[in-house]
Amino acid sequence: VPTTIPALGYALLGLLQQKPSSGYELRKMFSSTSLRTYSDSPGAIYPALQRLEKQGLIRGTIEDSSGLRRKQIFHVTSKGLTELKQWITRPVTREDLIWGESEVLLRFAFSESVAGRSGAIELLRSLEIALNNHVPELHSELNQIRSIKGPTSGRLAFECGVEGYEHLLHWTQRALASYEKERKGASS
Amino acid sequence: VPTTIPALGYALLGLLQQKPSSGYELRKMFSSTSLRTYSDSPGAIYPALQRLEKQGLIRGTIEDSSGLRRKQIFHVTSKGLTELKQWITRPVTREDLIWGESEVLLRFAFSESVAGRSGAIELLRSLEIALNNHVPELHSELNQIRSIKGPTSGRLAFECGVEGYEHLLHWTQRALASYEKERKGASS
DNA sequence: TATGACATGTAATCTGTTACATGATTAG
DNA sequence: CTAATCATGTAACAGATTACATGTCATA
Repeated sequence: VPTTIPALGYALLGLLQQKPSSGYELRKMFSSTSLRTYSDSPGAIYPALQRLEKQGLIRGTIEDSSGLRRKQIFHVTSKGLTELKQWITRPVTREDLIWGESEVLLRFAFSESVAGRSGAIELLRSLEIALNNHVPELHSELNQIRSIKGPTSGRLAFECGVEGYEHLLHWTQRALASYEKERKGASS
Repeated sequence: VPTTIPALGYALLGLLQQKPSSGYELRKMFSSTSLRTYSDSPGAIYPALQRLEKQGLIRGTIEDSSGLRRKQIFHVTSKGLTELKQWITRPVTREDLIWGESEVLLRFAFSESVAGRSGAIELLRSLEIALNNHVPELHSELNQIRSIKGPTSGRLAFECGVEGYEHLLHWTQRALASYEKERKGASS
């Protein structure tokens, strides 16, 4: 029994938490939206669903009420919901930033429906802290690159990466601000 | 003989093209820089080097001149250089953007030393075109998301992604401008 | 009745991760 | 001498890609 779940598994859990669906519907959602980063091939999605079911995180029920198709609708179990919530609310680490901002964003995308507004805000705060630690690190690495002679394109590419993290930080702060502003209006 | 080379392989080729190195040195470069996104574990790097050598893209020579260590120094063959140049100068596609800007950036980082200033500029132009096609697509997807009710966090996360591509486009244009400016000064 | 979309899978292959194993060299 | 670092690997396993296989349903 493997203990870690790959990003694709969490993406499936997140979608199923929002609305129980069949494997085919999930596949369509992946291929038609920008979630296609996490693979849209049947050879990835169906085995992933089988794994999640084997782990007790989702359960599939056969729909034969209206049509006769042996279509299976999967829904998240309470165990799955717990796992999903843990994945989302876990503090953002340096490693999370290094090996892909996209997974953090995926966690945030699902945060509100899984962990509520407060969970979303908490995640943003954690992300802000991690970025505030990471960005200066990148700047010092950049200075090192600038000091040694090397191809211009290498330096430019690195600068692009650094700016990407800076942009993420600004976005985080804007997102936090928008949540704060919303709070003033309605209570929830 | 597999026809496609994973990103790690190209990263290795690119580094070796800049300077012949041993597996250990390469590993250190990966783990100490932001290249660590492409794995820094020996279980990935050494097999990757073996594959590249089997494909005739690199060749290793045993250094026993000074120290007695059976350290192997790898260098890129002419076939490897051709392969690397093709990877870098191939036009940027929509798919390239979707499944990871980082690989495009890696291509650009090596472009100047492999394909010269003109190759770097060509790559940037191609990237600009691809982004100019892709960003409007994302905006229409964003409008669709905005129209249907859904969790705020989902929309915010998507907006972050779109802005990321917009940032990349701005960076591309700035990089191009910096190359243009440089041209005015010195000829090369 | 034949075509295409719906719907679900499997098999072969490749790559990466983790964890372990090995031996050489240098510093204390 | 022994501990740490240099340097190179292997083995077991998990997961993704590609391509293929299968069967259902609606429609022309």
